[in-house]
Formats: sequence, C-alpha cells, structure tokens
Amino acid sequence: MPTPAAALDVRPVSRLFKALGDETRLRIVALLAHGELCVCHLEMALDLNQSTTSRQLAVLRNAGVVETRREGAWVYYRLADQPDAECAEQLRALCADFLARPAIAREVKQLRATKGPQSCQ
Amino acid sequence: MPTPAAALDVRPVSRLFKALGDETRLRIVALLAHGELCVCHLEMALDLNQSTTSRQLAVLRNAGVVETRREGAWVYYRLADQPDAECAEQLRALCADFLARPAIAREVKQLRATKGPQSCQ
DNA sequence: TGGGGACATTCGAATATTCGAATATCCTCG
DNA sequence: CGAGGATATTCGAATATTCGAATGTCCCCA
Repeated sequence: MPTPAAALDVRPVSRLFKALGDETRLRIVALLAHGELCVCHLEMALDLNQSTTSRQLAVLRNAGVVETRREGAWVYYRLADQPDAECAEQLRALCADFLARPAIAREVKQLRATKGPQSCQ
Repeated sequence: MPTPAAALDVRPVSRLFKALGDETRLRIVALLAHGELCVCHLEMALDLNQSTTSRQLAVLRNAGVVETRREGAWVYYRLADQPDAECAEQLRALCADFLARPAIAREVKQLRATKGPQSCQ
C-alpha cells in the first residue's frame, strides 16, 4: 500500500502548473487577468501568429485554466473558476500579481478599444 | 518595440511552474514543506528508484526550488528561499496547503526517526 | 448561396523530457 | 589504501511538446 505522500492527489495542481509553465501562456494569463479578450487581441498583444495563439489557448483550455464565449465570428477567452481549492488559490495569487501592473491594464483597455467584434482589423 | 505584455518578464515564474508541473516533483515539495529530508527518505516515501529520485531532485535544484546540505555521505534537501517575490508567494501558498496535511506531517516525522545518517537502511 | 474573416485542428520536422540501467563520484570506515 | 554505501550523472530508447504551414470549420453578410 502506498505511503501518504505517494497517495497524495497532486493531479489538479500538476495539471495547472504544467499549463502555466510556459512564457507565452503566462503572458496570456497576465492579459486575461484584466478581463476577457478575443483571440485576435492576444495575437496582436503578444505578436504571435494565429496558429500558435490558438494552440496555446487550447492548452490552457484543456487544463481548465480558461473558458470561452462565442460572439458571432469571434471567440472571447476568460480565466475559468478553479473547482480545486488549491488551484484556485494559486491562480488567484498569480492574477493578483498581474493585476498590480498598470502597463498591462492600460494595454488591455487599449486593445478592447481598438479591436474586437466591431473593429477587429 | 514590444508591447507591455510581450515585454513582461515571466521567466522566473515560468521556470518555477515548469519545475512544479510534475506529480513526482510536487510530492517531493509536499514532503520538504515539512522540513529537510535526505535522498533516501524521499526514495522510500515515494517508492522511487535511486536514479529517478536523484534526477527529479536535480530538476528542482536547477530551478532553484530546493537547496542541499551535505552531511557525510548523505545529502539533505530543503526548500530554497525564492529571490523573486512572485515565486516566493506561489511557493508559500503551495506549502501552506501541504503543511495542512497531518498525514504527510506524520510521515515525515516517521521517516526522520527510522532512517537518516544514523539509521539509513 | 457563396466569399471571406476568425478561429481550430492537423501535419511533419525539430526539440525536449522521461525512464531504468549502467557507470561515475564522493565519503566513511576498517 | 580498498570496499561499500549514498548520491549524481550519463546513456539510449521511448514519448511528449513545440513550431509554422496548410487545411478545416463556423459564422456573418452581400
């Protein structure tokens, strides 16, 4: 029989950290901490091509880090509630840090003003 | 010139999460949250072979998550202070959770009593 | 209904990570 | 010194992750 440590269920946190262990995906989370954005916003803000952006978002989606909402042809991404308490706390702490960055807050506001369903491109 | 989001330095957190994004390594951190342990303790507690244990510890060491202290033939591992504030907060939150698990606390106490430089094996 | 934009997925090549076995290193003790 | 225990590193094979390009899918609107 396994010892307590070997039996510890660390799968939720492991899944979360695996998804967050990438610079691009962390930057996506940093932006989404300030509110929902659509794919074209992220693509522009991070200077990524469409394929890479969508694939990285799929990783975050499969890990339960983000959720989507479709609005016409556009898909909006936002941070998802974490059902696991430990994951919730980790993600909360991370976002608290990102939220404290005015430059990012300004950028997100700017993105929403200049692009989106009404003016994406 | 890069946008604020693209210029965000997420390397320290990314490095931390990459190291923590593995179930075995998370279990090691769970044990070390309760105090330093030597390699043979971890090997036994997690039912890992020597090679795997040492290699996973090397990953944590290279990521700055753990530090070592040699005592004769034995090497003790402990959690390292995080110079980066964001990393410090994440690791603190994680350990707070692990510290709240009495079964792990008991196991660590037991390990230290039954193995170690004086009675390893 | 069909063209075009927004997004998702697939593809193949390149790179990285993982594992157990084997080997190397370091330390103690007789 | 020399054996042996504790730990670290190397090795090669298996598996996973990553990327841009190409292709699919879904939706709006003329």
